[in-house]
Amino acid sequence: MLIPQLVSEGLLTEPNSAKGRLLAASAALFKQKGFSRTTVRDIAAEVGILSGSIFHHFANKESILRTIMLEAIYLVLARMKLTIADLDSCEDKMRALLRCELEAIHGLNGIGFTLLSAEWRFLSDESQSEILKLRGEYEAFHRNIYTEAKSLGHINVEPFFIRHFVRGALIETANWYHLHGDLPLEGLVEQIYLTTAVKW
Amino acid sequence: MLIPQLVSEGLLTEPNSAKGRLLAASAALFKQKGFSRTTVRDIAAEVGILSGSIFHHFANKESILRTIMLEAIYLVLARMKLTIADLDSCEDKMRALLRCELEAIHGLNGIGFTLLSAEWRFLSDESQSEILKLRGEYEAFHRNIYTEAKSLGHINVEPFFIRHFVRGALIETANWYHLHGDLPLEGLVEQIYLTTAVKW
DNA sequence: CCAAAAACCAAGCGCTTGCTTTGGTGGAGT
DNA sequence: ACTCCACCAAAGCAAGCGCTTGGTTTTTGG
Repeated sequence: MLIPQLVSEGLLTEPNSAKGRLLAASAALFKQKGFSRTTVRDIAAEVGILSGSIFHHFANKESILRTIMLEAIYLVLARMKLTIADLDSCEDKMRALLRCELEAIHGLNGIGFTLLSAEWRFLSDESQSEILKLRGEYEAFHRNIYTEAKSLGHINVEPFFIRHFVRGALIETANWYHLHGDLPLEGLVEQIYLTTAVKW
Repeated sequence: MLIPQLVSEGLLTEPNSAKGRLLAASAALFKQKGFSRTTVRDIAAEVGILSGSIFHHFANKESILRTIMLEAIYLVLARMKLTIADLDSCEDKMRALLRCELEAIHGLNGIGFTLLSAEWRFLSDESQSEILKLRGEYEAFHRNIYTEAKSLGHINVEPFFIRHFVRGALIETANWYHLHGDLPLEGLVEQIYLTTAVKW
């Protein structure tokens, strides 16, 4: 599996440890009520400890959010590279990346990824720039595929714009698309693929 | 002008009144720091009064946000209808609506519209459903244009999906596109128009 | 088996929050 | 001249916040 490997590399927290459970519970609450409306007492109650005990694991409340976000990017980055590794055609890669990002947005790798765009502003300046760097790597990965697609004639709008538009469209799906609904994930991938990346 | 008319209809607060200045200052702070990190003392200081005086104009802090959002929708709805009124071709209408929404997103009609998506969750359930109703009217307006475009053969993806994708793409521009930068607003409109609504 | 380390508890401090209360002022209407 | 009312300053309340502290329990590894 991918997760145990990332844990052993020190990028992810062991999910079954006390700290890991704290992260999972916090992420769930942050998604449900937002960071600022979630109190450390809420988090503690969710895992069955007292609020003060949280600060044995984290320096402060913000560093919980920071850790959740960092690990979410580590995971999605690793998953992206793994998915693409054994694909040759550019079209397949584009679809795979669309699917990969949609899975992350809809919580199939944990709920941390959703928080990245929603609770961004609650991080300190230092944490923000720390994550910004990883996000740059993530975005470059996507943009590179579109650059390749453009050179092959699969799209004819600048990769810069395509990527920005696609990212917005995908993020917005969190507000209207439901897994387990009528439309399977593959169908959603195909719809946005047709809309943005078809040669004409 | 449009705004004085809406004021006289009771939909908008007179911008130069004490209440109007309070709304503008609050909106600016909410956008800058977010709703939950903005205190009533911050707002009061911004307009030069004490925090207690705010509650002569508003029942509570949430109703400030609620009013900002309601008036933002009233304004953008009125502007949309006005813009489209004297257009005939469907393509022109699509471009006009794209431009209209982008202008709202980038604060050309005040900053209330931006808050609609970002600070949504801080409203009470009643306020949320109140705004949801207006938002339905707003979305129907956009979707109708795409339905017309589909029947005319300008697009061949379902209006339902197109509208969702476009909305996401437009909202996301708030995080990367800058007015007064290299790309004029018309150019941005054209890029997304080409990406989403071109017959092939 | 036992000491070290990790995890947690009980209590509460210092501060900020949204909101209230009270007591007043100035200006418009009659 | 009088009333009324929109408006505001000052002070403060009750509640809740993140976080600290000192000490206890639980887990772990040699």
